[in-house]
Amino acid sequence: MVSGAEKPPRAEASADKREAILAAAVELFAEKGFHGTAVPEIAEKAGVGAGTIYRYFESKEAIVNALFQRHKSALLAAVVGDFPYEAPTREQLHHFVSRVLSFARKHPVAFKFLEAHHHAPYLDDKSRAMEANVIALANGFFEQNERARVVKRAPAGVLAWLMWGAVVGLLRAVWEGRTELTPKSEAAFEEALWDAIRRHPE
Amino acid sequence: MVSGAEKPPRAEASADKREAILAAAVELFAEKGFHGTAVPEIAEKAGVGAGTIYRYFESKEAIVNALFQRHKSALLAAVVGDFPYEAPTREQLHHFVSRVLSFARKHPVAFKFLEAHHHAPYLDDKSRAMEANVIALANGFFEQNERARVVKRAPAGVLAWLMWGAVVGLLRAVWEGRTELTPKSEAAFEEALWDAIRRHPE
Amino acid sequence: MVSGAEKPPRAEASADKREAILAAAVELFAEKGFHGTAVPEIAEKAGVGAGTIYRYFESKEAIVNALFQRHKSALLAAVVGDFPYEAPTREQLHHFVSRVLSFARKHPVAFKFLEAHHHAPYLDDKSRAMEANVIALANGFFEQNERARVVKRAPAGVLAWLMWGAVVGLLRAVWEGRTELTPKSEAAFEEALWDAIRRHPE
Amino acid sequence: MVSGAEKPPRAEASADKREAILAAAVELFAEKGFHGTAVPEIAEKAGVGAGTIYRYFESKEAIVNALFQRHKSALLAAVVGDFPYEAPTREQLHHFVSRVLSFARKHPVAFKFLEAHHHAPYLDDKSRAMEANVIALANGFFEQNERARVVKRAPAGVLAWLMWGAVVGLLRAVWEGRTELTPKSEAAFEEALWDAIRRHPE
DNA sequence: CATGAATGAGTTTTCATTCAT
DNA sequence: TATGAATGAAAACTCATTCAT
Repeated sequence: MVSGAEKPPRAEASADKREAILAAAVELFAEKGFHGTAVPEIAEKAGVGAGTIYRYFESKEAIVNALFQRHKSALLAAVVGDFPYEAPTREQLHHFVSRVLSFARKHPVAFKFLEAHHHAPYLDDKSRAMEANVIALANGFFEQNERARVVKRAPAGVLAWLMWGAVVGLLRAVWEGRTELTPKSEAAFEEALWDAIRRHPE
Repeated sequence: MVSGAEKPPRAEASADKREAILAAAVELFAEKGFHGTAVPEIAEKAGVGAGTIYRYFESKEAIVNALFQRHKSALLAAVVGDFPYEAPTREQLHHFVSRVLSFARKHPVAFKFLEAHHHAPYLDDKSRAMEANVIALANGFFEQNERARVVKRAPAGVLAWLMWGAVVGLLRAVWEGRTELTPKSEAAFEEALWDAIRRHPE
Repeated sequence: MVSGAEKPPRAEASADKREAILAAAVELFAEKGFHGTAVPEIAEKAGVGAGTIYRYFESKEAIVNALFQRHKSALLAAVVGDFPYEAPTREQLHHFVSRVLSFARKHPVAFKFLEAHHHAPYLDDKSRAMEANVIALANGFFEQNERARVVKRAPAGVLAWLMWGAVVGLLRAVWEGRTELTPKSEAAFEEALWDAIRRHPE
Repeated sequence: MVSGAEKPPRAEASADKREAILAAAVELFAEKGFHGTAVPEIAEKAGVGAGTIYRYFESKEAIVNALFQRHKSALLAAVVGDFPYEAPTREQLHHFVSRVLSFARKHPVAFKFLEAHHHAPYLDDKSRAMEANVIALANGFFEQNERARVVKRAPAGVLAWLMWGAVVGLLRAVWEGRTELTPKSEAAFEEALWDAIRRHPE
């Protein structure tokens, strides 16, 4: 962009505040859950007044949903962006795994937040729709590759969920300090996953 | 009744109430989380007075912990009970997967509860210790089979967490109605998991 | 008394329970106050069921009042019983002081209880009337002795309240471990009190 | 207003509320005791919302302690302030008695509160320390004057406690409407007290 | 008679949200 | 626009009292 900062300074300060609130909120939501986090707590961590939060968000629920949508689409973008549609399946898997793990490494709080809140009753329709989108994508990947006889034939979704679950399971273990995520273990993980989904020669 | 009652009737009624409270609590905790569930809500669902809860449990936290310990050990028992230690690894995997899935089918709320609360700050030392136990078990399984050159060589825990994550991922998908759990899909899932962990011939 | 124990044994056991409840209650009321004491707490200390208390007393308030009346009249009896009406005033004072202190030594909890509850809103009319009676007595003593020009002339009640307050103050200090009650200090106290009330020669 | 306001208006309003809460609380605590007073009751009397109380005080106990410390030090200041250390003992007694009675006349609720709560289990260390300070003072007064052969020789504390008890006893009687506190009765009381403690010529 | 389990009203305390400044 | 003091509704928990056994 050529422009830069033509926006009135107020608007910038304003955006800063909104960001501060969101940043404080993900951290707290990820750590203590939605109901376990008090709004004034978010305000304090964000360095703003409690009332200020309500100038930027209608309610506590609005914050969760804003966060969910933002980070879900960021995650999606990280995975889908420059996805090597033309590359061999193995490479596509590599892309997927390494992008997700990289995202989780760079934004652990965001990832934790997404995992902890992925099916919460306070998510609104838009958030729910985004959740569905990601899944549709993964399923598309498998359906396509199944037809190409590269991955196993399996009832709809089974392999996709296995894969996604495996990734989340590994990350959880890492966060809880139960294992480490080295290049070596990442490679081993990816290889195992590849064996899980690919069609093996008879 | 002529006899038959092994316990004094008081004790039975009392146990019934305790059970009713626990049953109501798992459901609510699984659905809405710990902080999202109010004690009077539990009481109403259990069909007892709000004060009654505190005759059976010291606090709300005591309920979560009682539930965690109870269901964690039930799950452990379901998996470990008559584990075919002498059978081939492939069969052991079958035992593991089918037992976990069977447990999850029979006690979906319990399983969901365990998953949602597995690392919560309000769990006490005993609960935490039980969590650790299960993990130690799974790792033992892999270490042993790795040495036997049946499963892949991989940094500690990676395969175990992949496997557990895959199972949880699949179940989550089922609960959210995103896929079904038929014998067919279960078999496919198991086979994929086997491919993931076994050492493939060159 | 000739009779002895013709009452049915049930009645005796019954009386025992009533006594146990009252004994437990004074202690707790003296230590933690009326509102600070829970009825089930009294029951446990008395070794009876919580419900049993309500077979003997209509309510928690009924217990306080029963206690107040019982111990107030016991204290009154201790002081008034064989009061040396004909003896010199100095000796009467000695009787008064030594009887009160002796009562407080033998029944410290009862005395504390009386002091702590002497003007509480949950006392009923009968209890209040008893409070008044004791005071009337003390005033009578002073009025009579004042006329005899043995004690000072002072507006109604002043000397009586000084005396009673002094006794209570001393006892409080003793209970709180701030001073000791030896024969020596008792004698000194009594002498000081005598100097306080007696009419000194010009 | 042109100026004059030393504090920002917010701070003033805030202080007002804190004061209102404290004022409501002393009255209720003095009348009905700590456990007999509900927090919302304090709030209503103070004209604030129930939740507001917790913006100013951590807990109900914090209120009692704030009150105890405030009024205890006020009482102490009233007695110790410009104490005539060089004056004859008789005059010192006059100072003490008239200051205490004057304080009690001006702040009857505060005095009642102090008397009713002077040894309560919910008082914190600071409150307890203040209680001890006052006593040390009184004892110092007597020890010094005893050595000067002006007051009687008596075991430690006896005269101090007699004196303090007498004052409290008199005041209680006044509050309960059992006697009046006229200049005449005050003088008589003081004279009697003087006779009680002074060393009489043989 | 005696019990103690059961309870709902009441306790202290927290918190999402509002609003005067 | 930003604040944070204020609040009442609701949370967790306690307790005087009842009542089935």
